[in-house]
Amino acid sequence: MASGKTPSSKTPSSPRRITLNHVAERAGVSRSAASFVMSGRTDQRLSAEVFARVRAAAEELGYKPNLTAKTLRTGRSGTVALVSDFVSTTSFASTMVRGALEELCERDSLLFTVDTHGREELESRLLDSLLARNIDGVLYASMFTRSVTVPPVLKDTPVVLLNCLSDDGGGISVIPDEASAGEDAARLLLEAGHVQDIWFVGSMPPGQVGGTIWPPWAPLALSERREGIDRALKNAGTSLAGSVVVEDDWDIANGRAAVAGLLASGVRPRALICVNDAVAIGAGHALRAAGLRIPDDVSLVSFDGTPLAQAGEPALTTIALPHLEMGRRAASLLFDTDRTPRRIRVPMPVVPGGSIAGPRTGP
Amino acid sequence: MASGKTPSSKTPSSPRRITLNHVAERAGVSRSAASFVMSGRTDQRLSAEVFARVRAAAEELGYKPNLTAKTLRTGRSGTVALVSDFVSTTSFASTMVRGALEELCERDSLLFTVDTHGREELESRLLDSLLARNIDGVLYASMFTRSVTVPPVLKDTPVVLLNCLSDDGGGISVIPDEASAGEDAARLLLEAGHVQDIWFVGSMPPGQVGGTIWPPWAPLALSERREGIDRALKNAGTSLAGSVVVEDDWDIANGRAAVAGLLASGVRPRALICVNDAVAIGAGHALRAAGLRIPDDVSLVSFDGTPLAQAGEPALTTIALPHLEMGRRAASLLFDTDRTPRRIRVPMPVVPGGSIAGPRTGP
DNA sequence: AGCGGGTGCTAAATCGATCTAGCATTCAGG
DNA sequence: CCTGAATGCTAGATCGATTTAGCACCCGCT
Repeated sequence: MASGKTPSSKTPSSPRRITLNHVAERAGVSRSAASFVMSGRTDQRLSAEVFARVRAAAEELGYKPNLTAKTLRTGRSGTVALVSDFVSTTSFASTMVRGALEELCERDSLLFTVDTHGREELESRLLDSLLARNIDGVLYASMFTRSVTVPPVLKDTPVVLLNCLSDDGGGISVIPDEASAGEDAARLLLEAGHVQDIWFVGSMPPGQVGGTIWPPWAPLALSERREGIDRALKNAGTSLAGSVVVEDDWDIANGRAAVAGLLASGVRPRALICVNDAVAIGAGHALRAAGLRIPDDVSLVSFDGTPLAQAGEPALTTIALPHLEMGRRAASLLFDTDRTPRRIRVPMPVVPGGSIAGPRTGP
Repeated sequence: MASGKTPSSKTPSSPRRITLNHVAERAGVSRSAASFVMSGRTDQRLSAEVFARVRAAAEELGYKPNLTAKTLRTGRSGTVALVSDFVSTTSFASTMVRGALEELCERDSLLFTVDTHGREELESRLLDSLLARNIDGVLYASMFTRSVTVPPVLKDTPVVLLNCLSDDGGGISVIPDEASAGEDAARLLLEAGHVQDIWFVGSMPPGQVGGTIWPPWAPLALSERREGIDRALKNAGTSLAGSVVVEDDWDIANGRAAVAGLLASGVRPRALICVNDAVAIGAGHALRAAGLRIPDDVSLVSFDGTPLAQAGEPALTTIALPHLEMGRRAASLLFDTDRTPRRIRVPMPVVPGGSIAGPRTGP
């Protein structure tokens, strides 16, 4: 008998770590029996007494199974990888990770996180490394909603596309419901009483709008948001007064410049639908600089639901990207035995702010 | 001979996956020899010819070593875990992850990411799961800089504390250099000409300032930032005009409320040092509401360097948390053979904004 | 010829689990 | 009393690598 009963006071004779052999020996049974008990296999006809003895021995010795050995034997590792081109670039990426983690936690799986920086040779190296470790599945994620090529090396591994679509049209994808979000944005303005002088801020530069070459960022989000906006306005018997191009990146400075340009051209909008929060913040700066008040003179609504939306006064009304839920759904789908290709659209919730009011009656 | 030379056209007889046995067989050598070649062991006296033959065989068969088997044999897995209480809550957490990933990538290690939500029983379960997979080390991270208890189960595993300190005073920690950041913040104001009417926004409620019970969030950041501020001002022969308590959480609303209260009490500050960007944004709202302009009437400087700092007009001058570099350093230290306890302080860079100007000469 | 020493390679144990095949034993039925 | 089935457990192969110990050969030297 060991001198103490606490698991920490192990006998001095313990060589390194407690293995199944030690448990079996202590319980006076074969390793096979011990294995059956520990993995809870009831199909193996073991007496209740053996069950109890093995359980007790494992408990007393503080047995922790070596999952590496188990993986080698079974081929399943209980791990999953999130392979993405971002991790840090966008602040809500981590929300997606957290959603995935929550779901994986319930399935006793661990998550590898890798960042490919969009470099193919790095991605290839990392995937080899992951597959060599017998990962059970891959969440293939993108920073912005876009079309991607799933590496062929993953053909024998369960994959869920997170925030992206496969360019071959296959695969299981989890993406935000951008079109509905567009409708919601438009509807918020319509319900507030806006009918005309509604502008969209965040179009592509003219040369790229109709072309096949999209910039690598956010083409789907843009086109689908626009689609929803246009549909909702059309159903209400109206349409956008026009749209404003935002150059390069959808950030604060470019949003400000775009709207400043619009105002300088003499246009007097009553409402702006901004392609994202950063552009909306920039738009707010431009409006204020022109002496216009939000929402009294101009209403603002935007997309993404970032912390940035809370920074202004008033806070922006924004349609949030459902990153937490997307991560959760994607992780959950990884374990779905049904592998038929499909696209899961996750609803984007409205985050109320104070940036929408009815149009002023006066000129 | 295989019909094709491309690795993708494997012979139809291939059972499942290419193992070292297949390579050895094809090269006409023993498995041992093949292993020596593949792991590049030059101490094993193998002819150049065998080397070449094994290399060629591996290449032709498209051999990918099974790392699970290697881990089982060697006890080292080439993986590391980031165990934290956050992952999503703060947007810059992912920046820390990215820093770690960059460093790990160069060392051919993969990263597990787990989120304990601060729950001990969950942490314990996750650590067991990780250790059972033979992880080589742990980055033990916290959302806010604070003191933590490293779980005893990690005593035989290399650990680096990321953004936290061990309550037993031991361990290797990587933390922001908050005191220097505090000095920098004060110096920026001093250099702009401010001497008096400098206020600090973000003190603890009175009952907690001197007590031993700190709130779980950011005590270290606060006290050290204050320390640096006070030192720099003292060196310049001056001191804070006073400090303002921010209740509960350091967010925009509470920052606004705190500064609104200060202004309502009749105080007319010339400069505010805010404990973080969110509070500074809130402070900006309160100032503007009182008809004060930034930076003409009141200068603002804050800490953290979040995207929020760019949201206002003018952008905030802020001292940034060096999360990327911290992640990188921590990962790098995990591989350091020198395990003597120490604290690495990573400098916090100044992010210039437009929120600081000289004090107005008039009243 | 015999012997020490270097060279080039292999056999077999090992890591720690899973899992198939099969050995004893008991029991029911004829 | 003998047979066949059910019961309870174990031996040993297996996953795919690493690594120790040692075999066989050749060389030079006395």
